[in-house]
Amino acid sequence: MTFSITTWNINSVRLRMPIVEQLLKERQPDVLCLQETKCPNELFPFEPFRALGYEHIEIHGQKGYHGVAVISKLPLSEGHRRDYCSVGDARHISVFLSPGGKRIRLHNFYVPAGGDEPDRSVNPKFGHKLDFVEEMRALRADSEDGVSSILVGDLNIAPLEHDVWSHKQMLKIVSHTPVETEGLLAVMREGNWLDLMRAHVPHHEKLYTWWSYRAKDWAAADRGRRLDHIWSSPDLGPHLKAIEVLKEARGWERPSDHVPVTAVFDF
DNA sequence: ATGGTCGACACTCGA
Repeated sequence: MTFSITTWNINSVRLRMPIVEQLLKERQPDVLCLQETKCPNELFPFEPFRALGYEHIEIHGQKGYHGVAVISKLPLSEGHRRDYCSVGDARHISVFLSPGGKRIRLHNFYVPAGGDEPDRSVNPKFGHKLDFVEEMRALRADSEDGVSSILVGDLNIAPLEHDVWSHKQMLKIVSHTPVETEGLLAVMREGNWLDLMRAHVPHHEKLYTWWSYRAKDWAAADRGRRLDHIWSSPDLGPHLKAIEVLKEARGWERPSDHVPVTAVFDF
């Protein structure tokens, strides 16, 4: 069977329901993982998802900020939420699912952006981001026998040289500083995670998932960053059939500044 | 070199 999973930082799920429905109708991923839903749990728009055949939904939201959700055509079980850094933010949710009989633990993350100043002594938000990534190091892709893992989300770090429009000009910009990129690569290495987007797209090719709202013309400037990621345990690598970054979604009506990223597997 | 744009919620914060 084919199994597809999409991750998208939606920057307010309620405001953006029209384009979320557009994505689901056009692409029909089996699972959609959202970040920055900015929606309290009691106000989450369950009905439009159910109407499109997405009957299995696990959410972790809060008022005003952050928030993550897993929306699925396939049954979900064993939902967990971890409060990274113990600050009460809704930035992680994990579920279990079995596409085609394959047992998979799925993690959906929204890593803190980290503010503007890349120095934890003057910017506590940057320290929080580093602490969050440090805590992610404990997460192993192959911790349980017979269970594969997928990790998706807005990790707010562009780890590789060609994950940003200008490596040199970005070295002191939060999201591409060495302490962040090395930290994220350590999470990947120590947890035995495979970067599926880069398994599919050569490292020398530019690859972005986010374009700032502040650019006059985001497409002409094309100063993007790869902040959104799909990782898996190594055993799923040979099953990966495609990666799609839906760049056109950045030009949709009232867009998010992030675009959907989809991985397609054959199990 | 600097300021530029969003969204939530209630005027400022986080991104």
